[in-house]
Amino acid sequence: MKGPRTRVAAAGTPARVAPEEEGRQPRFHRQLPQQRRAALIAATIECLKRYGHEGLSIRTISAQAGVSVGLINHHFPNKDELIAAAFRHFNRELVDGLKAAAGRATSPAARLRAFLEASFSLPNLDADVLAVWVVFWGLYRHSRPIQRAQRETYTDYVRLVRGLLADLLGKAGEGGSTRTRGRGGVNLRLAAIGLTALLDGLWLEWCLQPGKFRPREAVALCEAWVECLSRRATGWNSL
Amino acid sequence: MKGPRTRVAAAGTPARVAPEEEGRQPRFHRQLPQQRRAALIAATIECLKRYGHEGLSIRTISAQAGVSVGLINHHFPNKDELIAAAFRHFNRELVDGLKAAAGRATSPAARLRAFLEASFSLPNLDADVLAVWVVFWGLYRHSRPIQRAQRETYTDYVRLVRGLLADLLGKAGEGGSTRTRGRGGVNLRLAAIGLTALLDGLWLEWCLQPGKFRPREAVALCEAWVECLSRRATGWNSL
DNA sequence: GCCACTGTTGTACGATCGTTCAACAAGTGC
DNA sequence: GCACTTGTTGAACGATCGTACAACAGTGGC
Repeated sequence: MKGPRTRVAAAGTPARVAPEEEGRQPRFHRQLPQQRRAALIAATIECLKRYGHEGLSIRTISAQAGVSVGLINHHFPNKDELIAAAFRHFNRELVDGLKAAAGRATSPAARLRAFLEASFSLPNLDADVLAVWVVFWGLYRHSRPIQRAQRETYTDYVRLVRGLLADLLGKAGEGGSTRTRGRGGVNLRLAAIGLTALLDGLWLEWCLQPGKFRPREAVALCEAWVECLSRRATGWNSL
Repeated sequence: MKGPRTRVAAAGTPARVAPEEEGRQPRFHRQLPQQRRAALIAATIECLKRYGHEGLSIRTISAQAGVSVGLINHHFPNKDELIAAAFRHFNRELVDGLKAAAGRATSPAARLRAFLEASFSLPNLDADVLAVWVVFWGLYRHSRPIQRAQRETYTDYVRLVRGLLADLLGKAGEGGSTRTRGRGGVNLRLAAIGLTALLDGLWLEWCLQPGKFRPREAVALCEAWVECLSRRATGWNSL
């Protein structure tokens, strides 16, 4: 975009370290691009937790990571791509953590319970974490890379929830059509949508007003919802 | 903050309108502060819809409102207060609209249905509107005025939902204690929290992935939830 | 027709933004 | 020890940000 500029002589190197100092240490450590990228992503998320949307500046992030301002554009083409990478990483951590929690349990009911308890406990329920999500969502509509990352991991998330519900409701309709119904005619697709919404809504609500209810109550609400699903089915077919 | 500056002569008035033009119209119209403030708030929300968080600049908003950059600081002490005022107005419009929709129905069941249908139809379900909410939520943690506005109107919103549920579940526990329970021992406080969460979650979900389900299905999910509440109560007392 | 009032304008300012790029230096291979 | 690669630095740039304020101008009262 910009034409080449001839840098004027740097006005003399301002003796950063006294030359007679014998035990001088290196001014920086080189790192593999992969490691440095991970560190910059971690710094981005940390800045989001601390300062919200205003923490998303090159100077704030580079200071948090302990590097100079120019390094970010060496590892990422621009700021938006760094943010999108942080968003993708944040998504991945969440989904993988929930998957792992559910995977440690044995029965379908225990898996769902473990999934819910992981959702409503640290590190996910932290108000800082939810603040990070909200800032990302605010960027969603005007950032193509963020939209891409969201779509990818959201699909995984839906698949996870649907799998848990399908096992619990006694139906192996995980990868099936959108018309699959569990025992009693429950629409599995709508059940997953509803559970996801209830869970996300409670998540958000707890963040905005942490004193209004307790995480255990949120888990109980979600389980009550699922229990309702497994018992009744009338009224679902009119959609 | 800044010391007084002596403005240099404005380099000659650059003949804005040709003096010989007889039919010249006024260069601006004065308005009452109350009207101008409302216009600036509307412009702020419109900018949020169009440009997201990046639309929240003095220059963008003043251009949208058709005024100069200096006018905003004449009617609002600073930018944050303008944004908080817009947030308060946005909240008020939503709650009042839902209240009005519910108020037009007669029976408790019809009131809840009207409330849900108003929630999942225009103007509330518009993706632009939800994008505005998300940006506001992103600012929530670091803006005291926004926190204040949120707390005020959120209380109203919870009161509305609780009133609807209390009527429907046959319990007059609107203003009562937090332990009030409807017919069958349903915890009214938790019921309201759950319905609010489900509704907000579906709202958010529909915005992020509009194609995944239809507004009518969202209404049906919420009604199924309430119907569950009115039928069963076991498992709620263990909290 | 003139005055006082005040809503409104638009330039200016200092701060900060994302990005560029020439220079520097930490490692690596020999 | 010396060339070489390349991760890293940090000053500079132009753009844009929120705010301040002196000048301007429309409005209503007389």
